[in-house]
Amino acid sequence: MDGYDKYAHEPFAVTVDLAVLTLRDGALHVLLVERGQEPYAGHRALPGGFLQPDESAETAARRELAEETGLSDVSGLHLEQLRTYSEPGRDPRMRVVSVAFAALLPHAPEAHGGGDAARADWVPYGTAGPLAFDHDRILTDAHDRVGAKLEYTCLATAFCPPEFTLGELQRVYETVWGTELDRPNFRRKVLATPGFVEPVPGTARLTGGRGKPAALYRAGTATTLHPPLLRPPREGRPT
Amino acid sequence: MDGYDKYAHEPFAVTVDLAVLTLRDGALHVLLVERGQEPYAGHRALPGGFLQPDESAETAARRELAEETGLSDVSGLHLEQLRTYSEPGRDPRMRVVSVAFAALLPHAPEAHGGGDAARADWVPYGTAGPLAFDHDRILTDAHDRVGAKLEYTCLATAFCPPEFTLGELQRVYETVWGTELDRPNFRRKVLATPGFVEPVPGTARLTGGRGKPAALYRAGTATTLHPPLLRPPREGRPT
DNA sequence: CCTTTTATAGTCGTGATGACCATTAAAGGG
DNA sequence: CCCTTTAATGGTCATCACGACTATAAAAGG
Repeated sequence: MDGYDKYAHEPFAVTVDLAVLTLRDGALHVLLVERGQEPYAGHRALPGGFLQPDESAETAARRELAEETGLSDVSGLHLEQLRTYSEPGRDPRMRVVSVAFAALLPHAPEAHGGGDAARADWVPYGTAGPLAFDHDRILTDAHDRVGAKLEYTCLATAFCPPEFTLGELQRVYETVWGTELDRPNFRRKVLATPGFVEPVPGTARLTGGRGKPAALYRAGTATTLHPPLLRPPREGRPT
Repeated sequence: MDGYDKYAHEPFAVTVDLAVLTLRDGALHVLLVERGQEPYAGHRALPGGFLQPDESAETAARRELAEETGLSDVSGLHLEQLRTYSEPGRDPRMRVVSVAFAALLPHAPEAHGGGDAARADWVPYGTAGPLAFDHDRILTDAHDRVGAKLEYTCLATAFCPPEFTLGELQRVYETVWGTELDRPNFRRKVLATPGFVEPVPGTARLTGGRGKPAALYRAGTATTLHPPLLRPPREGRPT
């Protein structure tokens, strides 16, 4: 920024794009809108919009999140800046620099038309088909980032309601990572990490039907996991 | 970006800011320029500049890196996008959205006036005094990010010349983390991680003066560390 | 009452790691 | 030339984390 006073500068349009992720029926879903106009008419796209003059990217992202999900209170939701996409040709109409965010929702409010006219839908991750612009890339980056942060942070609780069972927490890991985890070992690890979860005393809940009722937990105060909860290394890759 | 066709949008100036880090004399240094004009005249700032119309942020960052360091070939250097800073008041003159990068240099070319008139200097990390704009925050974020990535990636070799000793590699960790590591344990860990480093056969070098000559290694093909090389947990923080 | 399902408890062996100690190979000083 | 200093390298040992696995408890459903 030292060059301010010497360089001529071009104006850019600045947008935010959101990869809003949640778990529905044990599968990872992403919130997508359908484009009505060219370019990419008929294609799905990540929700987003232009930065307003008095907004930071984070503020704009949270505003868009509220508009697209219809939730009245998005202040507690985890919103994380991914990176900024600025390739010159990424929007055929004009030069657009887009700050991408990942948002994590504990439960899935029904999809609906947000503040925008475009309809928003929950789409299972991976079945979205080709998205508009470079949104496939952004969505992949979001998934990679979330998967990685599950390893060394307490981010998984952001997918859970305020009170949750360890089984639900485990399903977050399994769904995002696409792997199965050993249940006793997962319990041991989570409970041995101070501040990851704290028990809600004397409570139990039926998970849905059969089985022994599970104890309820709340998210703890810790933010990082030491040591991390590593996902099982893939076959064929060196350990 | 679905709102393109409905929202009026404000143009923004887009810049890149660089936290260029290297090791000099066993201490972490950062490349800073001195501002000659208001605002923040006389303060140091991170090097950077405006995005050109045909550039991505990465391209602009690498161009700025070459200009400020004077290096003829910056193509092999590690350049990593940190995040984008977009608070409305971060530049008093106008609305500027800045994409920040961290760059890692193996050796420190002498500081000099780059393509810009502003002089560039290597300044020990932590002694920079208050920087212009929100550059203190950016620099802190860069340090945090690099420190974290040392744990689970092979990023440390980006601070090293093409051939290096394990002692040099260890000093990267110690310098960035500000901790001391046990030398035999560090060796064991690095050598036990496939693809982290590979030996340069039959070579040895004197580290500078006394002591047994150390074997030389090159960076391997691996990019991630499984399991990670965790920094010792700080006292007072839960493990 | 028995099976199914899920939660919870515990065991055991292996591997990674932290804390050490020992040895080797160089430089420097008397 | 010997001795000290310095740094690299090689190794031990106890502890801990973790994967694999078995067992028990508490619910629903037939």
